[in-house]
Amino acid sequence: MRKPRIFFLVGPTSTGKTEAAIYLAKKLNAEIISCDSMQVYKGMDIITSKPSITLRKKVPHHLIGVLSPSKEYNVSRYRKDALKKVQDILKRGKSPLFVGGTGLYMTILVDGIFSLGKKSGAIRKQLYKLKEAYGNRYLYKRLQKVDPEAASKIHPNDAKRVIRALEVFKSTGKPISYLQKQRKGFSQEYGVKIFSLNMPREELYKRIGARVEKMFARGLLGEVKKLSKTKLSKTASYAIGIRELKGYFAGVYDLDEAKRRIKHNTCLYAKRQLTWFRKDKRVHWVNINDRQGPKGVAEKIWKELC
RNA sequence: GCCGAGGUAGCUCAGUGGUAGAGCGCGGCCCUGAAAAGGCCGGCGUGGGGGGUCCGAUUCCCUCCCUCGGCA
Repeated sequence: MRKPRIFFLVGPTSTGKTEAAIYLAKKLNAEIISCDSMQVYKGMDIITSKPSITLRKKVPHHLIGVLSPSKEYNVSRYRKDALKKVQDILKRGKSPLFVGGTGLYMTILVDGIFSLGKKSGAIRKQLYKLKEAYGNRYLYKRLQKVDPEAASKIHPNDAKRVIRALEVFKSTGKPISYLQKQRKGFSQEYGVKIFSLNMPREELYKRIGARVEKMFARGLLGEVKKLSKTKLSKTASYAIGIRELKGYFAGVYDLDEAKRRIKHNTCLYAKRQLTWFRKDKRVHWVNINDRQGPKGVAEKIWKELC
């Protein structure tokens, strides 16, 4: 029997995934599951360029705007949520189509993640305190002792990862490098097809600039103002635009500067996304240009599938 | 026109008689419970043009061009 198929439409921000996904979903008889760490949040519509209600009526979308921005979110929670959606969709006799730009979320689905069991928040907090007191090197040396394999892959300055590795060791008694080998993901039980959109860098950056302008025209300022009145979770507050506009609201710089920063940081983000997808050799690249439109993009992908 | 300051990386600028750096930008990469986050690496150059001194000039001298400020 043929394995059920699961599709991914990924790529850097502003390449037009959202629109192309609608046409592709129809051809594939699919439902769309967001693969985006920020679109899960309610009230962050303009800032994350969520698909419009109109688009969402054409094809069922999942995991968009389902969580309060005051709540933390992470890969593990995402995976649980997504797995459930996959089961539901397959039961309905349809295919799951993941759409979004969060590379880690995609990888976690395809390759799996290990489970930590109990919560380790307290341990993590303690490790951060140690970092403040003794510095990165101190923690790194500790990691070298308990998990040399992980240490060899992590740069001493990458405190976040050093701490995570130590945290995992402390709470499970096993090295993270060992646990990471125990993962199981989609690639074992499904036929996974990954497509990533791409275009010349210059054009991509131009489109990002245009998108940011559009976001402001749609009322980004009001949306962020409203958001900043509530207590945002750490995760939600990392959406590009929050930090940059904060400086403007505080009078540190003017609106043009805030806009410039949003554009710039989005371009840097797009570059990092490309690096992530490039290293995954399972990705099929779909080079697009401004002329072909979302329908053309969907058809191009469809042809590759036949 | 005269006086002064200056022309070095995409930008802002350092420095040196032995063919050049820094920050930002740009590019590449890493990443497995914050990922729109976090971290690492790379100088990417007709030193304004021409001439001279010198073994050797980006550095010293002459000249021309350009920019900025002041005086006219």
